[in-house]
Amino acid sequence: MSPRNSALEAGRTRRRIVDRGLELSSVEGLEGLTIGRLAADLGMSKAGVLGHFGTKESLQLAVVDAAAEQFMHEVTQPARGIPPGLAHLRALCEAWVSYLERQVLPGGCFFTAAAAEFDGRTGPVRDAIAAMDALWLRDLGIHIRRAISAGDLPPDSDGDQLLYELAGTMLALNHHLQLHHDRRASTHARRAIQRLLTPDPALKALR
Amino acid sequence: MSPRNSALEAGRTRRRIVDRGLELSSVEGLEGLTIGRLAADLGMSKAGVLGHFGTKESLQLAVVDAAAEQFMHEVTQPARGIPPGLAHLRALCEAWVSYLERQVLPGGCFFTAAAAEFDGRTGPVRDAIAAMDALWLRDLGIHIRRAISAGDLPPDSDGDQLLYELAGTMLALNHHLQLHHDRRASTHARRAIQRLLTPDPALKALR
DNA sequence: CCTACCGATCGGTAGG
DNA sequence: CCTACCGATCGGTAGG
Repeated sequence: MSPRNSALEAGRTRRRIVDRGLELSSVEGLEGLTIGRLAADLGMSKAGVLGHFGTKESLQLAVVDAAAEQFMHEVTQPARGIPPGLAHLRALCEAWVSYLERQVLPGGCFFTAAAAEFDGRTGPVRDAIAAMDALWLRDLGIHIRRAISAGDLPPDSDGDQLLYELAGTMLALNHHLQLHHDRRASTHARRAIQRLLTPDPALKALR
Repeated sequence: MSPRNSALEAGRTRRRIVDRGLELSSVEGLEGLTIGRLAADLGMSKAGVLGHFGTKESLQLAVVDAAAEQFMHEVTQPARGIPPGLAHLRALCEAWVSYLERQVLPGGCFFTAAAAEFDGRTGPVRDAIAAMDALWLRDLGIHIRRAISAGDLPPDSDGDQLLYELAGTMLALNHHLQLHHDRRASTHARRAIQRLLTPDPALKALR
């Protein structure tokens, strides 16, 4: 069972390694994740783990990919059916809050942690993290502009400003949940989102 | 000059170690900071560095203290002369933005990075980071409530909510500056603060 | 504050 | 996917 696995078995083992690596690195960091501990945790040898990736950096890149996949599945999937505009944007934000609230990963948001860990470095891992973060922000920005042009938000709204403040809301949620175990944080996050994503009532009256 | 220093010289060396350790750890992380690299960077031996602290954990705690001292000096000092209430609160926030904007530490905000790195761990270092963060939030909360009770902000303002959103604004500023080198971020931060710390004009008219 | 160590663990390789 | 290694570096100690 151990040596000479089929390609299918090897693929499954690779997934097990990456999935567990994602969980561990959300707690210990992506650099703090070591091949030895990951192998011990999975009941494998170090060489058995490393054989699937070649280098630690390649393993880290696989973990970043898996994190992006999980995040997209958890946050964009629940909003799939909802029509574009403000309703869709609200659904994305609610799924985002829920994702952090349910602590899908033991260490909270992988990208928040990885961004803080790698933002001062250079190389492919830092680039991959920054690219994924930028991709999600871009995606969110599209939904914001769609909500504005649909008339769901005031036409003079600053989309970039709104995007910035939504991102801050989620960073604060992760921070308060992980560092202070403050469960009121999700209430604060939902209130902030509610305020950011409610059309100005004064402008509404003008229509 | 190297061996047999006076107590005064030893104190100076200790400060040099901690100051450089603070700079390095803002980039490499507080765990990623190693005694060997710190020593090499300072032109000292590992034993020479470690002799001042005994253990790495003790060095880390000294760095956390130095970070708190620097933060307090940079952010609360500029607001010293300004009377309590909204003006003082605004001065604190502006100093906070400026502190991150000027990149006083090469890796950005030490506490944001350290919080993300240690929030999943246990022990004295994690506790010290959480305590310093909580102390600053408490301090900021006092100024917020003071501004509310002084009538500078609407009497029905939710102080905790305001505190949460100010914290998110700063976390987002650090994130965008460090990960995306996005210099528009400080404009977004100042706009968010401006909006959060402006008395509701509708309520103002009622007075 | 230095030299000279210590055992443990790091990422990675050879060979099966 | 395993055993058995490799050199480098980790935190830390002894002794001066």
